Amino acid sequence: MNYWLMKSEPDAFSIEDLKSRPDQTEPWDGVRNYQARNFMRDAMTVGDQVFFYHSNCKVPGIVGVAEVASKPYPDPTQFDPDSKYHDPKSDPDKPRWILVDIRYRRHLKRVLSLAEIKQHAEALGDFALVRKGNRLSIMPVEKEQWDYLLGLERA
DNA sequence: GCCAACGTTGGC
DNA sequence: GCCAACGTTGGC
Repeated sequence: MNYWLMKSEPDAFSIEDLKSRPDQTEPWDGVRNYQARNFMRDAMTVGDQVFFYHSNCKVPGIVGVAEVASKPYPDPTQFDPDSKYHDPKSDPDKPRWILVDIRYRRHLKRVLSLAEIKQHAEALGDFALVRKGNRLSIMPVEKEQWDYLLGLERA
């Protein structure tokens, strides 16, 4: 069992959007960063737990929990000329972009804001989210970090 | 809206 | 392979 944090801009796709989907599940399409892709392609397994993070919004932070709901498979938007994620350089026989499905689990009782998380940077240790200049949209979370952050929910 | 940080592109 | 230019992310 692995743990992850995945960012989404709520204006584009929020945790409420995920919750209201059929099966409360959605393909995590549009990832166009190799490091983030590699996490999905090489390290995610069905049942892995995911912090759903709202970025680029009024109060950026962790808003809920989701889980990995599929094995990795090619992101169909890369072959769709009408998609903003279309990648003409991706070969259908050797797809460049890979995704997994994500399923809603629950909202946190309260938002764990980035500002609050930063106050716990020392206890969290090396955590990509609070590293300077972090722009990674998918990042691993250690079990200790996961438990610590969930502990904050009740603080 | 600003801008720092970072990734990608493409000329050489 | 280097690196300047450019585009994007995302906090503030």
